[in-house]
Amino acid sequence: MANPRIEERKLRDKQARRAQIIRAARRIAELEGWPSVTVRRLSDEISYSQPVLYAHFGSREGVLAAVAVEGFQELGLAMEKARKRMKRGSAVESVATAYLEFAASSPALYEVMFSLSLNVPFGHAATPPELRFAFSQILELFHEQRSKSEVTSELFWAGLHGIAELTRTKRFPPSRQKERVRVLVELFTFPESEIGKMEEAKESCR
Amino acid sequence: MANPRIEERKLRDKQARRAQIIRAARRIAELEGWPSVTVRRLSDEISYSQPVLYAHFGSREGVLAAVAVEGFQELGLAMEKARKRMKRGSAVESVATAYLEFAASSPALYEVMFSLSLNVPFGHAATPPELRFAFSQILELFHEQRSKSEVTSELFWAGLHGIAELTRTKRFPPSRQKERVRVLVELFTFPESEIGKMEEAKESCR
DNA sequence: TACATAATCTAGCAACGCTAGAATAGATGC
DNA sequence: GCATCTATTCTAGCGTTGCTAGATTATGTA
Repeated sequence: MANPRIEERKLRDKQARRAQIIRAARRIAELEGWPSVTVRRLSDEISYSQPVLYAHFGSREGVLAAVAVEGFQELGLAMEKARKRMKRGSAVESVATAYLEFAASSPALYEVMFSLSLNVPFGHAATPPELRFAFSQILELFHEQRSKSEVTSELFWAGLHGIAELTRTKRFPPSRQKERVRVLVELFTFPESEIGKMEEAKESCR
Repeated sequence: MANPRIEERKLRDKQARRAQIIRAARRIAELEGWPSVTVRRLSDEISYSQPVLYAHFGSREGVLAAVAVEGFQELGLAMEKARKRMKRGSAVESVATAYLEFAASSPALYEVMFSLSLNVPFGHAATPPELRFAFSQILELFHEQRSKSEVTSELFWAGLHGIAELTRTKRFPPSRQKERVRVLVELFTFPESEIGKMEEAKESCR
């Protein structure tokens, strides 16, 4: 019980199997949908019996939650990359495109990220850091803004999420997607400059 | 087999039972969540055996779909009412508020309206008219607009849906909801009206 | 080698969606 | 009023699900 090498190996094995389960769940979900992701199917995939899964995740929903957290991590990274690539100007557009590309390329993953409702509010301490990291990438976009940046970020996120969801559930035809992004980006970048101009105009009037 | 009165009565009974099932599903869903809406539970509620449910809706999902369609009808009516109440000016705000109020007051209903992905695209002929009616209320808002009104409507819907979903799944704190609506409405009315005001200001300058 | 602990499996429970075939109720013809 | 035929409804059960208690095996320790 006191050999550290053995303990480390066990931990590695455990994490490897955990990752294997998550990978299998994602693959099956993308190919056949979440209802096909059953505990029996997953145990078959990893060649272990069902109780092993419960030892790792506690429940089927625990597996989905783990997949969702992984999804937020990846989405956050994708947005960070997009934001940093475009230093100035069209960072908003770059992030918007990255977000919607993520949602479109992994629809099942995106679905599970929002289908499970959080048991705790977003701001809560128990909220996984991966979620906060993802949202922080949007916050960063509107950081240096005169008006309340938090509400603007929330609305931008809501717009992206709405587009992603309504596209995924076939309410929006995929054809006009580029135009949607263009107009959305305009909405969230115009106000800055245009309001400025307008106020200038008023000033010059007096 | 040829008595019309009897046939009519049977039809009425059928529709009444159908409505009863939908009502029970909605009530259980709002109180305990959709997983609690089981076929056995619903048959208990209407005091019939399970096969009767399948005669009406074909499957459990058929029940949910019927509830969803009813939801779209109600949402459409709520938006129409809000839009017509405000003839001029803040129709956008009125509709936005009505939309989010609907989503907040019947979260389970709103959930099922978008959790079932359509088997056919939105524009398709087989799309229930209730869905088109609801969206037409948003289209109407931006009907007389210089730029492409369809994309604007889609984005407005996406914004509302995003806010509704992120609030429902506890990503957004409910506290700032009023401010969110205010900024959203500004985003979608500014271009129109403010440009107008700006031109007025210029006029009065001379 | 003997023991103790940790890891894993077998087997099964209750509940689920769904359906075939039996049983009942209801309308029609005489 | 009775028989018949159809439509409606129920009983009973199949296969699958998430999940778990208790038996079983593997693994590290002395």
